[in-house]
Amino acid sequence: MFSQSEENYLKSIYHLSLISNKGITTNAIAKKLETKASSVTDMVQKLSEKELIIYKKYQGVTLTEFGKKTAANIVRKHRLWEVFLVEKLNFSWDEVHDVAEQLEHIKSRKLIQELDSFLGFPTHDPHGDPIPDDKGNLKISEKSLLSTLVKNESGICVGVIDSSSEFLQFLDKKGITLGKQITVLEKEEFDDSLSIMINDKKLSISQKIATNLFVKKR
Amino acid sequence: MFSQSEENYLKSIYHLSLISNKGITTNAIAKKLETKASSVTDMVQKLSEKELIIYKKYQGVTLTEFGKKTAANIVRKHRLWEVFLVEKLNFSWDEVHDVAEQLEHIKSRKLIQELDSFLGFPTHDPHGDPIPDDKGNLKISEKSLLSTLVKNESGICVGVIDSSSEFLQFLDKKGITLGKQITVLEKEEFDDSLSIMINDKKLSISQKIATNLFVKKR
DNA sequence: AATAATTTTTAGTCTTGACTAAAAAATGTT
DNA sequence: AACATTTTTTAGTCAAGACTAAAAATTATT
Repeated sequence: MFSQSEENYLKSIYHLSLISNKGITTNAIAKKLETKASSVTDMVQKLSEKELIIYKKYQGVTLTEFGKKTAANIVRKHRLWEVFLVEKLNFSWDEVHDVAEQLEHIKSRKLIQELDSFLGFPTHDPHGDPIPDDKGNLKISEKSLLSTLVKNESGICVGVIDSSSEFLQFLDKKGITLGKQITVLEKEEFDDSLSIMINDKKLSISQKIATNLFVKKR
Repeated sequence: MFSQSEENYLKSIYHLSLISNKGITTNAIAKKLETKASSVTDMVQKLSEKELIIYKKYQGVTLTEFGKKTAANIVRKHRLWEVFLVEKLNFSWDEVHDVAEQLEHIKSRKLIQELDSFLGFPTHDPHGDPIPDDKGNLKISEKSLLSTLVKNESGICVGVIDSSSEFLQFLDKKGITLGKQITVLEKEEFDDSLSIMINDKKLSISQKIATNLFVKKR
């Protein structure tokens, strides 16, 4: 078994390697975990000894198959707990992160299997992110940033990049939730803002919002 | 907020003080936590600084009001999670302890309030132990050890002292579960064993079992 | 290619929570 | 009351995981 610290490092490396597919640098990990590069070096040596990652000095790290599976399992737990909090305990999608961050470290195989079943084997968490299966496989669905749609194109809102409560509450206020259809009415050149149609209403959306919201084109 | 270690010490002191109501000795805590007396001394000084307990060298410790409330809250979380595991996730009463031991340290006021409500505000955990309310109050019900009943006396099974999975599985095998009525048919002098009636069957019960099972007399 | 800037690692320190061995206090026994 | 035993505390270590400051390696710039 791994410590909470080790698990947190592992999870960060996993998330980073989903975006970059190159070696993950010490600095990138330090930034993600809000810690110092020197602390990362220490931990990375430890994870390497435990065969979770491959580490060569000054070269960054990559996950081993074992590390990948272990990390996916932590992510799986995190996202299942998020579903539980929203579906069963009346949490809203902007409140779940910190608690799931704690719950993901609970160690019990049976607990997760039963939770999964209790929740009806959900495939996505409340932010639209896919839940890895118990083998650690994660299906990547074809989704596009809202900002990539052209005029008159439509999509179903399926996820976010930024899942801070500020952003999510903002979306709530605007009536933007997962599953809603969005149609791009207009794209402004000078500030990359959008005019969209959602809930039968016209809405103006800044570039920042449009680059943090995923839609599934249709 | 307190560390997991601090919380575990606090909980042990709380449990010990429910039985003894004298000062809790360093050694008693060490035994309960399966650690060394010297480690206990260290921690006890820390808890004292944080005003959770009153500690005078060589005199043992007692909980402050603040400590009592804090400890009761941890116990509350532990027992609510146990109910959740049994009622919602198909755990049996002998499987819940280790997982609840982890879950009790999750920090979120909302989580526990919502969990309590989701479970229908249960008053007892799967072993029959009462769940403290959110103020830290614990109602003590009049329950008696099965071994204290006299011939022909009856009681409803309401709890256990030993909640090890060995003991609980033994009870399951014998068909002894919470809520069942037990009538003492015979008491053997020479080994303090009992002959009881349960589920319309006669059963022979050793002294060890009879001193670990609570009933409510009727 | 040489120097400057950045990134990464090393070396040394700190805190938490545990440990062992020894000293001190409390308790039990004659 | 004096000695023996047990309990508790103190002093000194250790490992995990973080940090700072300085050194080493890499990358960028002229």
